[in-house]
Amino acid sequence: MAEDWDLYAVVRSCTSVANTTRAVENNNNNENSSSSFEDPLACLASLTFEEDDDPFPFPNLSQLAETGHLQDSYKPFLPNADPIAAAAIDPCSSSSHHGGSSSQLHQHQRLQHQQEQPAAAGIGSPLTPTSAPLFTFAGFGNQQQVQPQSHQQQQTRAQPPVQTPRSRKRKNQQKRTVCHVTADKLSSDPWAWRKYGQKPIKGSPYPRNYYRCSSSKGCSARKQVERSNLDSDIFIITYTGEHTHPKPTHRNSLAGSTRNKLPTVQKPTTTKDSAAETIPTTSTVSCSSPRSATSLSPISPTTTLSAPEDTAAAVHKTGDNGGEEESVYMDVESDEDDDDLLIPNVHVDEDLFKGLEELVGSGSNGVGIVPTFGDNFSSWSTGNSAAAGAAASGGC
DNA sequence: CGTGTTTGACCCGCGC
DNA sequence: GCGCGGGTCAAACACG
Repeated sequence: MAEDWDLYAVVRSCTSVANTTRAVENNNNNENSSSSFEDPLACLASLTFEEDDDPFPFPNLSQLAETGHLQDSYKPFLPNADPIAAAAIDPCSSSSHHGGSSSQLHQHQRLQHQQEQPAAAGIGSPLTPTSAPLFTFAGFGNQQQVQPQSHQQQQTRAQPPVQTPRSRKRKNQQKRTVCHVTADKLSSDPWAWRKYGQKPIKGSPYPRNYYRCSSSKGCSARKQVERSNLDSDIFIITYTGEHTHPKPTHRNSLAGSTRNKLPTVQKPTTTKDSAAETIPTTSTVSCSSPRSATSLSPISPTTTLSAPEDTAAAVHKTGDNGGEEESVYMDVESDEDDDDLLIPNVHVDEDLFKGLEELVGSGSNGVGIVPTFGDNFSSWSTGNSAAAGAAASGGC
C-alpha cells in the first residue's frame, strides 16, 4: 500500500510539482519555452524538491512512460496533443476565462503580456492560442519569471515589502504561479491545504477559494482556486508564497481531513452574482494516511472533481476535449532567488478517472467512490470527501 | 484534542 | 479622499 501510494505520490509529484525557480532557470536557459512543450517530461528535470526533501525521489518517469502506463496519462502532454483541445483550454483565454472577474489574474496576465519579452515565448504561448501549450506540463516547463504586475507600482510607491499586520503582502508582490487545470485534475499536489476563505469574485459566477498550506505552521504558501467563468471546466489555481518545509509525507492527524460531511449547502456567498460554488480543492492531503490512501481514489490530492451537476459536464467536457487534456497552463511569477516550492499542477492519471467514471456512471455522484463536488463544491459529496481529498492532494 | 471547513467581518490595496 | 473589491482573520462548528 505504501508503495502504491508512493508511486502515486511520485507520479503526482513528478507531474505536478515543478520547481518554480529551477524550472524557470532551466527554461530560461532554454529560452525557448516551447522546448518544454516538446518534452513534456523535461519539466520534471526541474522539479523542485531536493532529494533530501523529497521522500519520494522521482522515479524514472521516462521508464514509466515507456511502460505505457504513464504514457497514456501523459499523452495529452505530448507534443502531438490535439490542438483543438488546446484551444479549448487555451491559456490565453485565461484572461477571458476570468471574465472580467479576477482582477488580479487579469492584471497578472496583462502584466505578462506587457512584460513578456520575446524570449518569453514560452508562456507566451498562452498568448498565442495556436501555439499554446496544450497541457500543463508545458506550462510547467514554461514557467517563467514574470514580474509581478505591480513591481513597477511598488517601486513607485516605494513601499517596503514589509508584511502588514495581517501578513498581507502587497498584491502582486508575491510570487504567483497561475495554473489552469481541468476540473477533474484540479488540484493535486502533495501539500496539505487548508481552506481559510472564500470570496465571491465580482464578474465571476464562481467564488474564489483561498487555501493556505497546513503542512507546516508558518508556511506562507497559499493558493487560490477559482473556476473559470467562461469554461466551468477549467479551474484557475494561483499559488503564492513559498513552502518553508519539505513536502509532507504524512499528516499528524487526519482529523477533519476525512470528514464525511455532507456538502454544506454553500449559501451564496454574499455576492451578487456568485453562484457560490466552492471548489473542493481540498486540502487535505494526507499522504501517508492509510485510509485515504489508495483505498479510495488515488486521485489527486486536492482533487477537484466535478460537481454533481457539473460532474457529468466536467467529464463530458473532458471527453469532448479529447479526453484529457489536462489543459493546464501555468505561468509563474517568481524570483529566481529562492527555492520555490511552488506547487505545480499535478497531472492525475486520466485513466484513473475514466475508470472511476465508469464505475460511477456519468450521472451519478459517485457516492463512495468518486468524490464529487457538492452542489456548492465546498465539500466532497461523497462520503469520502476527505479521503478523496487526501488522495488527491497526497496522492494517496 | 487536533485538524478541517464555513462564513461574516474586517483590513487595506488600488482605481477613480 | 472615497469607495470598491480582494484577501485574511477568527469564531463556530464538524469530524475522526
